[in-house]
Amino acid sequence: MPQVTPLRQQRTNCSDCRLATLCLPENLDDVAVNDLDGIIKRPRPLDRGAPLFHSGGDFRAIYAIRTGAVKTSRLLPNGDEFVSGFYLPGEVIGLDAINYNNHPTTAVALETTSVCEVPFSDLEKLSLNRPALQRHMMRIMSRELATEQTLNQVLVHRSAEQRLAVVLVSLSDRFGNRGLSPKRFRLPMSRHELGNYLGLAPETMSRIFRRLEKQELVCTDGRDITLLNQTELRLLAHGESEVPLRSGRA
Amino acid sequence: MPQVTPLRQQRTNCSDCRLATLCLPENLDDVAVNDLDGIIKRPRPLDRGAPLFHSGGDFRAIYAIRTGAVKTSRLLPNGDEFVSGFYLPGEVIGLDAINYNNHPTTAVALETTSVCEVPFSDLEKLSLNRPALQRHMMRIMSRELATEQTLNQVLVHRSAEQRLAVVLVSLSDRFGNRGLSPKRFRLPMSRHELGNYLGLAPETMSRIFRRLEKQELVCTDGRDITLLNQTELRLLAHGESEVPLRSGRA
DNA sequence: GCCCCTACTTGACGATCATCAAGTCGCTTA
DNA sequence: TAAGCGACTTGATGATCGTCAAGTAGGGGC
Repeated sequence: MPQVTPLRQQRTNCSDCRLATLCLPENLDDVAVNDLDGIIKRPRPLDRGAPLFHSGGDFRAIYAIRTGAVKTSRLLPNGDEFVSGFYLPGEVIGLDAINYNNHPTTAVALETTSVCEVPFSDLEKLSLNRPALQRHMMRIMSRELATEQTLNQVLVHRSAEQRLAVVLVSLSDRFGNRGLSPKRFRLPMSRHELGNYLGLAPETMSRIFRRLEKQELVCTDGRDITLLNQTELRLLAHGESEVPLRSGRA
Repeated sequence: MPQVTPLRQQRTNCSDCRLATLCLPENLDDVAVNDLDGIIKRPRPLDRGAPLFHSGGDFRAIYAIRTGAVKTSRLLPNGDEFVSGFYLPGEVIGLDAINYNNHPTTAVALETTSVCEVPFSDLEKLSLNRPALQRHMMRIMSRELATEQTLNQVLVHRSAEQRLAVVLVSLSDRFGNRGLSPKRFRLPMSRHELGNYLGLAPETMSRIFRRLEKQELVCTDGRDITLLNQTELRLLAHGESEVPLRSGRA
């Protein structure tokens, strides 16, 4: 049930939040929602480029994006950066830090971004007596895991063109689920960051974008993207178009 | 505290299992271990090639490997197979099925394999009153998530040689943690399967193996592997050797 | 012991994509 | 408005790795 309140309006609690269906469990009763609401902090918005947490930093909380966008990345000793993910409103980050009690990645706001901070120890206590909440945590993590595995296979087995198609479709779906247009959207990240995420050089990104334009699948204006032929783009992304896979026989 | 009982001896309960430190939480009291033991089923061993569960099949339980080895893979409509993981004793599979209530992957025994089957609904009930168990589940999933992300980056940003080095080091560590030799071990999977997992053609696998042999890093005899220079192999795997990364500047 | 089938190996060739180099565009700052 | 800087584009070139083809070796069944 999406509500009509505009995205930018400040949320003060979970029960009003239009993103609740994305980040809250379905069967959570009002009392539980209030309890959850009680432990959540809502820090002031982060500016573009501001870090949410640093690689190696202590794990204290997980974060749900409310507005904006976040990228996570690992920094190698030699200075190379590896972008590991992009996160949109309603998505949760920091789950990969639970085991070792510190963050494997650095999270940085790609634009002005507000988040809900959920202290993990509080969340653990709260979920002890609440099956719905415990189950929800497991589900979120399970879904992340499956997504990550799928991504792995996409990146390893598919061509540059198909990789790009996959992220474009993914972003389209995610924007669509958030009540925004699945056909026209603005990329929150640079070509460089997107390429890094996909394991492609920025030059290749540029060429692939234009190749997709020539096929009349998408239309680009800088970071503004219009999907012209979603059906065909999805076929390409799922490796079912006439274009062969990168290692189809493998 | 590893015990001296041989691996092949049938385990009848968790408290005796030498793998307990791998798949059980640290702080679980004896009563809880007994409760857990009570819900676990121990089906008769799977033959090589036998499926543990099928892609698309209902999710009922997660599985801890006791002996043997398992590979998970996805099957595309066109018949292509994508290997997503290899699992050794003490490792848990099926966690990626929690969210959608069915298995995204097919799991198949690579050799004679025995598992502990943990019905998930029972596990959920049990963990409700047991913080240690609930936390343990989260940790396992969190670790999986972090591992999967790291793997992603390895596969996307590194050369064939480095990819192979990464799995060899990973297997070495995992065998080592299980009380086996980290220097000499037998691969449970074929070159074809390993290559598929790494996104490399079998022919490339063959060539890379011999390149590593020429560098005197490893020595191979079919599936039998000996690591001759672990230090250098690890440097190669972590991208810190003199060999440049595949997209180092990205 | 022999055969066959599969796994693996080896070589030749070509496609994809990274790299290097030199641009253009657009946005910010003065 | 102009300057300057970073993001993006475009082209040329080459390395890596996939593909095709033809082999060899090893293991299970008879």
